[in-house]
Amino acid sequence: MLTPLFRRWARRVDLTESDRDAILQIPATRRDFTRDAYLVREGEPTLNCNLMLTGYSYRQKLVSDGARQIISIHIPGEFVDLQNALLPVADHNVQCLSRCEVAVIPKAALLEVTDRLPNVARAMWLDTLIDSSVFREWVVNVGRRDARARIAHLLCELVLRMRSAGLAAKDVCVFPLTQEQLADATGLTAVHTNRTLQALRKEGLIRLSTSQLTVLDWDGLREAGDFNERYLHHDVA
Amino acid sequence: MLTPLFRRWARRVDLTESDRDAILQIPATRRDFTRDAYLVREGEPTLNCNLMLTGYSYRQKLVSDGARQIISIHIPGEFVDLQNALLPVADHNVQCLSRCEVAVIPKAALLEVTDRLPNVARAMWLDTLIDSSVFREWVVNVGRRDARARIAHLLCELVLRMRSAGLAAKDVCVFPLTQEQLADATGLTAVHTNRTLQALRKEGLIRLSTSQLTVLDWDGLREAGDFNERYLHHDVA
DNA sequence: CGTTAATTTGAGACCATTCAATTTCGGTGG
DNA sequence: CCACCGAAATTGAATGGTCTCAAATTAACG
Repeated sequence: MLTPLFRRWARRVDLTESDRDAILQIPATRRDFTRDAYLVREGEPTLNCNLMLTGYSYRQKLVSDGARQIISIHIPGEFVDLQNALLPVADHNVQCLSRCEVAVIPKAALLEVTDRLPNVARAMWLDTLIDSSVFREWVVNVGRRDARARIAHLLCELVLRMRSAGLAAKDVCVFPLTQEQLADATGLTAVHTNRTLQALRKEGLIRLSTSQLTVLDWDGLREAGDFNERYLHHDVA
Repeated sequence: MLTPLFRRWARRVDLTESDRDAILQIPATRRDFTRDAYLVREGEPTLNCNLMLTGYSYRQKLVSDGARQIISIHIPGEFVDLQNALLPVADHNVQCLSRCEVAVIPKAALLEVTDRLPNVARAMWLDTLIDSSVFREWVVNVGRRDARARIAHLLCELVLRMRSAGLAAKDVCVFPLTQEQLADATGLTAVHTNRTLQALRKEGLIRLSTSQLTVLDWDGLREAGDFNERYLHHDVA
């Protein structure tokens, strides 16, 4: 079940035979979740870390008036809460975008490996550092870009990450978000998100139906989204 | 020079005598920087990590129209770029808010310690994980709160972090940002930031002059900022 | 094929922006 | 110690991007 995880980490960090064996022997339980199910709840003690096997999920926090901000989207092969290996209490929620298969791993098992194998520790650390870089870019996205750029930027990010994970062709990928969720990820309303998407379609930059996104004009979309993929650190990956 | 760093990490993670010795022997060069000086430039290869000794700094990114988004504020005792120990290219800028003294540490020296001492590796990882949690909260702040709440939230965060670092009394602290910088940190304009600050003052929540912030009504400010300090993970620290 | 979720449309209101112009503040040199 | 200077803070008025609130249409699913 953890072979993809090993391959992912091995691309980033030099891992030995014993690193590989240790990773593959980490105890993991496969679990299924339905759409909207919670993988992690804010405020609860952290016992496990969750690795996406199939399906999509997102991190979110709620504010006092009930509004929701989505903080990141997660695709198969990614941990959604590796930080909880060290943080004792969850500081945000994680929910499924679709039906999901998840590998649930006791945090103690992860930490035990990091104590023995510094290369594996480094791989885990790097994983969370790249997460962190994406959060920073999202601060910029919702803080200093207008609606059109925010959405274009998020679309660029999703397609590139899917492609890099081998889940998408050059310019077509699954699009797992509703417009309301896209709005919550970009700090907009669903209504304005809808209008902005229509504009992007009319400009000929994208084709987008409920579950499929096609990028028709990469240069145009990158330009619209002020997109620079450096923050994804795919060269490290 | 690194004694405060050891103490900081020792509060979070169990460190042995040899951990302590190793930390204190990490080679570090003290350097002075003037206001506005760059500690890190986006796109440049990362050679060192920078630990704030005195003074304040901030991380920022620029968007295509020249607007700036501040991503975090850093106070004495904090690393401003520990993630660059593993990331080969900087994905954002770091600039000084004031005159600063900085301990510049070669990343190779940090990584060498993590390979030998898993507890120290864990302390560094945790440091970046708490950074990460703050970034997530900032996504929420600029994405889903109005101007009044954004500013109140940032003020709460700053005072609590200063206090936790022993740099502030109960409700007074140095306020190192200009209104323009505060605007760039909250995704607002300087003009609207100014008006919102006046409202917070008129409500009797804060007193704020150029370089000093006083919280007059903690409950009121927390409420205004929808502030919950869980994301700071000070219980871990 | 019915039912609910998701998307789309319209119109009016509002929060925040823009663009200047003015006042205050902090630091510096005479 | 005070006059000066540039930076920072403040004010006003008009504009505009995004929101709000419905209501209508379309798509998804059992």
